Amino acid sequence: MGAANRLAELASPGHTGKTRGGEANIERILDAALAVFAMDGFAGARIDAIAERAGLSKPNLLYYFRTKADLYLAVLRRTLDMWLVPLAEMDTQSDPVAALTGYVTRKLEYARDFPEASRLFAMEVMRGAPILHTILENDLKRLVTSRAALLAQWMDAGHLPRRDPKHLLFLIWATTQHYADFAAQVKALTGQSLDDPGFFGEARRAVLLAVLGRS
Amino acid sequence: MGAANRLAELASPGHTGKTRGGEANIERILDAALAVFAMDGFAGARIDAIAERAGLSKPNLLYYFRTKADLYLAVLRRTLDMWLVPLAEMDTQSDPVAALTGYVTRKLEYARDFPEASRLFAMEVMRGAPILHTILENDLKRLVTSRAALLAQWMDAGHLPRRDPKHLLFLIWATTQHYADFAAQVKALTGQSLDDPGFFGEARRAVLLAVLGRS
DNA sequence: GTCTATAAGCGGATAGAC
DNA sequence: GTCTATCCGCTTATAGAC
Repeated sequence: MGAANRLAELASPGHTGKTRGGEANIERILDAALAVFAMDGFAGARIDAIAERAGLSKPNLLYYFRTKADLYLAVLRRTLDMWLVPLAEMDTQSDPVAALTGYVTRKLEYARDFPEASRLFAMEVMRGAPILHTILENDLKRLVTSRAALLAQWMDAGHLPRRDPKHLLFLIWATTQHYADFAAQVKALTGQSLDDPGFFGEARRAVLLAVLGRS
Repeated sequence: MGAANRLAELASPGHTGKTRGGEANIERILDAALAVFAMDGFAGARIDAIAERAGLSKPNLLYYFRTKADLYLAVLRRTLDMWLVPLAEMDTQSDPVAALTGYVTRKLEYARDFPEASRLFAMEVMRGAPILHTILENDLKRLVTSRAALLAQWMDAGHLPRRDPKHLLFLIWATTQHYADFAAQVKALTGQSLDDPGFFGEARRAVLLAVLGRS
């Protein structure tokens, strides 16, 4: 996973990064920024709000990240790193049903545990992915192509219902991330969320039925 | 559909609405506003950009909609009106497979023809639906409950694979709207979009396989 | 109804003390 | 490294002529 690793290093473009307290601050700033950017988008996010949430002053935040755009970029990179892990790790050795079951389960756990990361990523893509489009076209595309080939093999062997593998991946992403991105709607309609174990199980079974063609 | 109709009237809160040219302007403003809000979000949208796209000056736009928030509200209402139509119209008389096939197809056509409306709606929900949450909890919830009951009947009769009807609806929304909301990612990975008839067919078949359990 | 000019305020970024 | 105070551009919204 070239992109993910390549992106991880430059958390703090503005300084040497040698201090202890500074590194802890950077983590808190990135956490705060994720929450605010995911809620209000890049334009709507206020540096004051991020700084307050991170427990420092606005000029002090700007000491670590010179501009709002720098901060947004850092958050996006850190998020993408994490976001691509499940697909990269999808078990290619074990049997198809177990591998896909594990992948769907992992994706739902991510949607439950990191809904803000999901929404940040969604907002970036909905804007036309101005920052991420190169990574999507190169690294993610390579990964998807290899996984699609694997899925096609499994379909040939009769382990999965035959369908276009790319669209199967889109279906898994769309359905699992829906519970994070549209959590407000899901909550309004059902009163529940993935935090309820029973609801998590319902969602998991529904997605797996669609993916595997059977429970 | 109480909500949808109830929302339609107050396109132009600021004035009498008697003039001919004025009504045409309002339509052009709403079209322009949809495009800009869907791309940049509420905070990122610039009134200048909307006015220019609509072909009039910024103060003139503000003659029709007193504030940016009024304009956003009007666009959202008009969009929701349209957005709920397919579910409301899902044919309850014809046989289950035909009704669901028609619904999926219609939703995909909407995703193809009105991707900006899909993204505007998605952004509002991702923000926690501050404007729409009452409508989601009341009108949409009623509609969903009735449709879920219908789907449960069809499952009881053996026409559809048994699964939680609510999650089946979420799956249909998530998968179809994915091709609009994540169009940039789909394009980066496949080079295609729903505008390509072949790709539209692939997507449709993939979704229908998941919904019906067979092609 | 439509415009030009302008007011008013917000928010990103900087200066400089500690 | 962290703060207070402040600058300055940008954007919404208004005033008022046509």
